[in-house]
Amino acid sequence: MSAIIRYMSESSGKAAPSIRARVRAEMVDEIKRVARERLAEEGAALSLRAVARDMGMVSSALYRYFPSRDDLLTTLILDAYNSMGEASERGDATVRDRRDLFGRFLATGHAIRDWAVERPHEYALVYGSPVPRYKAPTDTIEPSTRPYAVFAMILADGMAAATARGDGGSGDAGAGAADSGDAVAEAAAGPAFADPPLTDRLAGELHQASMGLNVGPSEGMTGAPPPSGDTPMGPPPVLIARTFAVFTQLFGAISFELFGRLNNVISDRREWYDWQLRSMAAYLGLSPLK
Amino acid sequence: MSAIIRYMSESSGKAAPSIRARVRAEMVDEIKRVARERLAEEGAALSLRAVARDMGMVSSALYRYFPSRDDLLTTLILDAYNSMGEASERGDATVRDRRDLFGRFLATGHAIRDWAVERPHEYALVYGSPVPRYKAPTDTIEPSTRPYAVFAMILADGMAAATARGDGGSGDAGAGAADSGDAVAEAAAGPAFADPPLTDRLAGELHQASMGLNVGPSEGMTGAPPPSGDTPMGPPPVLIARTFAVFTQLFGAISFELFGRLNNVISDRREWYDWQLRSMAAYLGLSPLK
DNA sequence: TGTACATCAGTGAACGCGCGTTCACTGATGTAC
DNA sequence: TGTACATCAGTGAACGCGCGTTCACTGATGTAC
Repeated sequence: MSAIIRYMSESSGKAAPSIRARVRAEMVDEIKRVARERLAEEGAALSLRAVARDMGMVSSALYRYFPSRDDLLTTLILDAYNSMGEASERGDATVRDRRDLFGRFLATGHAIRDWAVERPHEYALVYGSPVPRYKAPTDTIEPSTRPYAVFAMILADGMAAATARGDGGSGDAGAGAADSGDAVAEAAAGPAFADPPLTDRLAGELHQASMGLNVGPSEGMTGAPPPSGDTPMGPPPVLIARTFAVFTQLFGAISFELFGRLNNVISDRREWYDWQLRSMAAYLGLSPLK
Repeated sequence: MSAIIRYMSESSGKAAPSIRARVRAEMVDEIKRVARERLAEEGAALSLRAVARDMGMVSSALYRYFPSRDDLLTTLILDAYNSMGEASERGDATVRDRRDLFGRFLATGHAIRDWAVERPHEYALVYGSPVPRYKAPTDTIEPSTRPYAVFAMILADGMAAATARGDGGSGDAGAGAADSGDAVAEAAAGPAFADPPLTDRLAGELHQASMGLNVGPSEGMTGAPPPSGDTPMGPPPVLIARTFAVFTQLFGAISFELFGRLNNVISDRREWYDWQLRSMAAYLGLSPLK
């Protein structure tokens, strides 16, 4: 993939894009569009020749645009991740009142499913069985985390709001919060629910992963200034664990639907997904604004 | 697939299996074994010729055993479902004290994951992206539900025990139970947790699906006789919904692990899965026997 | 118990197909002077 | 503004490959008498 980008920028040069470069870019888009259509027929066994055929070109012509079939596939994967990421971000952004964390969670969750339902084969490409013999380059990792980052941001905003209200909700609202019956801590850590104990190692890795999502509270969430300096503290481990469990559940639900496990079982898939989303929101301690 | 079975039973006749028939059956097993190995290399794009090559045979020889490549694939799928189903059942059966529903839930959950981790490509075959152009015959449906049936049985045993104790826990412990703060109803319906409302249609379909799993309480669970006649009542809709959400989460967790979403994130996958399982158990109102 | 015949497993050649990729080419489009 | 040259997109033939499936065949193994 990076090879293509280099190729393209070389040919377009540093000046304003020439006509040729613009036509070329359109051509690349068209190839990707047709290739995405082919995904429906062939899945990850996408064939260059079939794409060329659909475009009314000879197969060797595609090599002007992509150095190999695998490179085209990588591009599609990268695009899919970014497209899903953007859909998540747009979903979150539709909620006007940024303090409405419950609404944002729901909007983001539905945006991801809507995205997937509209392009099931792209979803399968990135969330289905790994393609045998295909090794995704490492630059697909970061785009793949964009949807998670949106959720992390929503929860970080929740933590920040709780802190601003003096709720606690950071450090001390740890694994014990759910057991303590402390309603105040619950507001940040979720409703009474007995979390299983987390090993230190697991808590550490989850913490590490949540840091990798690179989110602090978004701007303009609270009137209060951000807590001075001590950000490395982060949310309580159990909340991170719940969040990652929710990621699993959310994508599990989409995969169940798109991979056929609801066939002849549930007809209104959106409704069922919505129920699950709301259940996850409750699990995360999010509730509608009063 | 059914074609093969017919073929095989025809050739073996009605008398005691002849030597030829036994050798033939062993040959079929060997082909399937080798084919399962090939799955690792080629995924669902399994090639007959490759299987023959690995067996040191000529490709046309396989047609003595399987009428077509698709038929071999169907056999593998069917075997995978049954094998996973048996693993679930064996997992549940390892728990001596049948009243220990929490232990049975955990054992079954781990049995499914253990099965999948040992044969990731078989798991991908049935729980990964649908194979393009391949239509699974309808006789794969029933075997695919065996793991769900095990969980359903565990919960049915829980309902039966609650009923025998006079806990309620059937009919009236419906959607409102979690909100009511009634600790007795909670024992059957799970801990305090605000379930989202279920539409009638969804509740109906979920109920229908749970009936499809064909489980009543297993024998010898309670001293009390089964409730007279009125079995069609079944568990409260919200408990069914939670159960199906748990199915989604459980297989979602396995898919996340096997399809690479935990790479460079979590190293002790069993531990993380265990945490999630325990969390699901709590969600279903299951707790360790005191 | 021995012979004649039927059944069956496995072979090897062949079919028609689609695939990814390379290569020399032609003609159109852009760039430099 | 017009000409000479360089760049580039797309063609068409060819490469070597692997695939699923069919078919006539050859021996070996089983069955009936």
